[in-house]
Amino acid sequence: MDKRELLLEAATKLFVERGLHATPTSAISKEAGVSAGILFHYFKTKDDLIDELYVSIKKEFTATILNNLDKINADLGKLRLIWSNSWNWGLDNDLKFKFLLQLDNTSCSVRVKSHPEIIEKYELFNSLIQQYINKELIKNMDTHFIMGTMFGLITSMITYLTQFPEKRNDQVFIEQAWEMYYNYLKA
Amino acid sequence: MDKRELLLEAATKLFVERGLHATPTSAISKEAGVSAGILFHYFKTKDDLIDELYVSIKKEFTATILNNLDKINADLGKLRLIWSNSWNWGLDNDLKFKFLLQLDNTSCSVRVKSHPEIIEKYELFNSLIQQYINKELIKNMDTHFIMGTMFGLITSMITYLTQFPEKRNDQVFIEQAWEMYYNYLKA
DNA sequence: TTTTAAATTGACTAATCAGTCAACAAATGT
DNA sequence: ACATTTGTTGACTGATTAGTCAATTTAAAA
Repeated sequence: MDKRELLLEAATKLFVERGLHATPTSAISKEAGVSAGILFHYFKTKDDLIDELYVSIKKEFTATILNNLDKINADLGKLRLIWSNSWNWGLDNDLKFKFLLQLDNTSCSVRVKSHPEIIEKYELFNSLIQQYINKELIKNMDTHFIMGTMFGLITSMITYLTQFPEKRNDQVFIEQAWEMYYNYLKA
Repeated sequence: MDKRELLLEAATKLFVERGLHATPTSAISKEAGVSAGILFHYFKTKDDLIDELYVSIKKEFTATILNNLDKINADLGKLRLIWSNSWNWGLDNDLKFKFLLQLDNTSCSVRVKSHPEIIEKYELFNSLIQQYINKELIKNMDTHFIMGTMFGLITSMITYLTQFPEKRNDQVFIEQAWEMYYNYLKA
């Protein structure tokens, strides 16, 4: 079993449950079932672990939301797939999602919020939005505003569905949520 | 000068800059210019200080967003005032807003996320949304979903305007943002 | 097999933390 | 004036923390 991976998993769980600084490295290694010292073999410092965890999860998320996008032709269908990919990942990866939320709303401790690979996906997504604006499928607003509020909407939807999980299979609800979402974006 | 207030202000600043657990009580009292011991005279524990700070700021916010609501008759005007009150408060109270964000996205350390006075305002706001739904000014969806996503949208708008402050005085931008916001909500 | 390198352990340390407390100061009441 | 409460201090403590390191095991290479 890969102890590095065990440590990252344990860290995710404890960081979400107790918070970053309330989680001693000793608790992480204990939860992972490994010795205290090995953590510093794989990660130079605790902050390094946090950074690497953040980047790896963010990469997983940004990769996931573009999943199967090529299998759909219709522009609106693609937009909807990104939308559903996003909140589905959030619900299927509760701990990871909460960890991202926690770090994104913290100024401390994360030096690497702009890892090159993340920036790259970000730019890609940005240009995608621009294309939609050019096609007049999305309102002509600053793409940064569009992107930020798009994910703000998705984030609150995930938070809501975490609280009311039964709604996830409510087709009427999902359809209405999508309707509202696209009403927000459309030109 | 009220030392209790000095402590709360210093705590807000340091919590936002460094994070909750990375801020020792000694740093708070130092920043406030008071002795280390006095913190525990006004607050039983560090967690108590955090809780009281959270509740007081949340109360300030919930009170502010309903400001001047009685001075407007039109339903849509009221909705828009709540909208602008919200993001204006967020921009005018940067540290406090970021502190709320940080705590709302943390599972740890806050036992009092449901203070009676906050719940009360929350219920009030909930019934307001229900009224708007009944008047068919807002789409007929679960009020919790509406409320959550409304503030998700406002939060991301504040985050955006913090990054691009010049847009705050851009009338065209604000008008378009409102348009999108109401397109999202309307029946 | 032998040698070398990498992984793993857990006891250890220096630093830091939340919270205490005895002493003193300021304000308040009588 | 005196007594009593309340506010304030900062040195102190027991507990906890991130990170180290010498020793041991495991794996790989020769």
